[in-house]
Amino acid sequence: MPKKELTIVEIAKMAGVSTSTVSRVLNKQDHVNPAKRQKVQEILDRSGFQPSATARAMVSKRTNTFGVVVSDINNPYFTTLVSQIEAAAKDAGYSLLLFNTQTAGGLQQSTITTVEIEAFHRLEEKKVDGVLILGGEIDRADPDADYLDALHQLAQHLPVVIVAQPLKDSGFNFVARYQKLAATTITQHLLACGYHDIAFIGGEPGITITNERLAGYREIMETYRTFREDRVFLSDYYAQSGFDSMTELINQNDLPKAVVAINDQVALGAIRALNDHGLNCPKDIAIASCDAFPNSTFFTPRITTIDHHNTRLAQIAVAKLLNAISPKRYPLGDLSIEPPSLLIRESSGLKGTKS
Amino acid sequence: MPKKELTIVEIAKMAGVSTSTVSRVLNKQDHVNPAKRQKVQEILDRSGFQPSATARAMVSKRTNTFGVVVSDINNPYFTTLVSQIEAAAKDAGYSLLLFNTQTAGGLQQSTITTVEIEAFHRLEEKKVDGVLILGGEIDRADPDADYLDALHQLAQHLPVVIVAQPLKDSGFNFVARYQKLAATTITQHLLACGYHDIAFIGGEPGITITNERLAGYREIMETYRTFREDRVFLSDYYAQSGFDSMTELINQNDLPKAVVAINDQVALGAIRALNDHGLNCPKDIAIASCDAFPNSTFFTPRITTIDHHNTRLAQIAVAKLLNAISPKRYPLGDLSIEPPSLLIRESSGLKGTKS
DNA sequence: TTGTAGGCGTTATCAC
DNA sequence: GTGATAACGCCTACAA
Repeated sequence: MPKKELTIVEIAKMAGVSTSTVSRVLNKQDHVNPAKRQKVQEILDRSGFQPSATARAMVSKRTNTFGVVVSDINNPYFTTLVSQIEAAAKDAGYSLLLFNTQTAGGLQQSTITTVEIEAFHRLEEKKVDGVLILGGEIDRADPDADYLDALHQLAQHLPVVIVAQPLKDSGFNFVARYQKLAATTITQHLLACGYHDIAFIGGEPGITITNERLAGYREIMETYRTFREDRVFLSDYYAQSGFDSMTELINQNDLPKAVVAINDQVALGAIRALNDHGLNCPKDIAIASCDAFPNSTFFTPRITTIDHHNTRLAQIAVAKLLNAISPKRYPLGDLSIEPPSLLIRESSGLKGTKS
Repeated sequence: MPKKELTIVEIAKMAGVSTSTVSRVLNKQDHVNPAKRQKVQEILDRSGFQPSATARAMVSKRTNTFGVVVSDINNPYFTTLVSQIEAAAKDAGYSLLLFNTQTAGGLQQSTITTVEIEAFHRLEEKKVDGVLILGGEIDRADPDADYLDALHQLAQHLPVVIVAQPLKDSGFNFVARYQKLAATTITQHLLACGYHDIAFIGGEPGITITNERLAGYREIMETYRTFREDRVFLSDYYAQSGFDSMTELINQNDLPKAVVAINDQVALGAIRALNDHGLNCPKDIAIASCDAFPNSTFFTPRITTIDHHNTRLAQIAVAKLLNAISPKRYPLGDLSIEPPSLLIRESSGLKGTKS
């Protein structure tokens, strides 16, 4: 039931002053008679007047809004990021315009890029002050050319920060995680636990994160034992895939002693598959994951995994964006992110561990 | 690296026509010479020009943007809603301005309302075309007065749809779920499985959802067995609480035969607590939940739960909002939502169930 | 078919 | 300290 909207002009009339005076009061500027200020303020409060951000944006060229393009907000990793970004942005006085492209779950390649490019267009016309990109086509080792063109154009018009593994020589502003280190850490942990035959499951082929984690696993296996191509089962990042991969492994009748899962969801699915076959994790086969998700500490068994300190990631991304918008107002502070931490829990079967 | 922005004026100059002609081409209007149209269109394409949504909003009074206020985007229930709402909104040509108040996790009451009221103010000044409210203070059986005032003011200025259990006589536009039915269904299921002594865990006191589900549980227990106050353990909606409540139950040395959990997360935590004490679900104690979350079909045991058909919920909410904005363009279609469906899985211990 | 002019709500720049 | 007035970029009469 939209009702008639107040404007600064009506307020001015009511108060018997000019619009400039109202504007001054609104923006807490000096040079206004205390008596008038109070009167205007009172009318402002009483009427619940909210100045039009649209009109303000017209003249100030700033919308106080960030655009966020996320590839799958249902993925807990991205949900956490969005949540933290929202908080950090709010602290700095910015709102979030959200675009969920949902391009992380097996869409056609052409559709993916179309949806994301479309989002870029919307962001340009909405005149946001900055853009944060969380995954999507940029996660591919070899992103679509049209996509890169669109992204370049976007970055040419406004500040863009990308939370993803850097794309070499692309010139964009990335905030990355230690993907390879996460994988080497978790693989070494399994080796240290005494397992020699270790498989790798999950992760979509062609995605940088997958490649880097797989490279970490491979490097460690090659260094200490042997890397076997047939011990790698790529798919994607969901529980169903973990379930499917593990089922496949089981049906092969040649079970490894341990498994590195790309993340906790995949690990969950894998453990489920084991249980369905009367096998126990960690007794029959140990599992550890490269990426901690919420609640995995309540799974049975609790999952040994890697904490990437993602909340810090979001803060850094916003800090970088703010700095790009206004370097003097937001000087670049410490942008370092802690290396990933190993969380030893139950699924890797290390004796004597509890919780 | 913001670059100089094009405007309709520059385009007009380049094309040697007037701004109105460019505007006509931009909006695919008639009455423009085909030759000129093509020329303008070409320049438009070549330059990648995006008309300022801000300027358009100034004159059209429409922003093509919905505001979404969500109390905890990390809660999978809300994440799903936001995701579906985004998709439906996008289909209708709307973007989403997201406000995550994060008021679902033990904040101070005063802070909660402040944050949400603040969000309402931002939405008014941003001049969104409509607002969707997902939980928060409105979920309380007795919401804060200031909050209700602010909400009324908001609803007076623009269309508002609230996804939550209706607040009696509040006059707002609600989209609700069958909360009580969900609880009676799941409780009856446990009774039907042969359990007589059934406890209820999870849910924050004073929240309508909690009250309704608890009422459903209570009604069934009173009808078929006995309702015992000391079998109810309220807390909140997270896994940790399920863990804590079940631990408390176990320490009481008077275990019930089955437990109704407020949702799958709480059930997960409860099952974890059982396992930590060498108890098995469903053998030693059965558990069923009132609200399905993603992945709970991969837990061990798979959780017997209720599917509320939440994706439909989001569609209805957006449909209602669109209708409120433009009744003729978006006539109200079928707004019915399927009653909750019982998903019988493993945790309730019904013999012969698989998957 | 086309162009000119006015206005959307606010801020900024001036004089006063 | 205060109030006209000109933008901001676009759309929409209205005129031509």
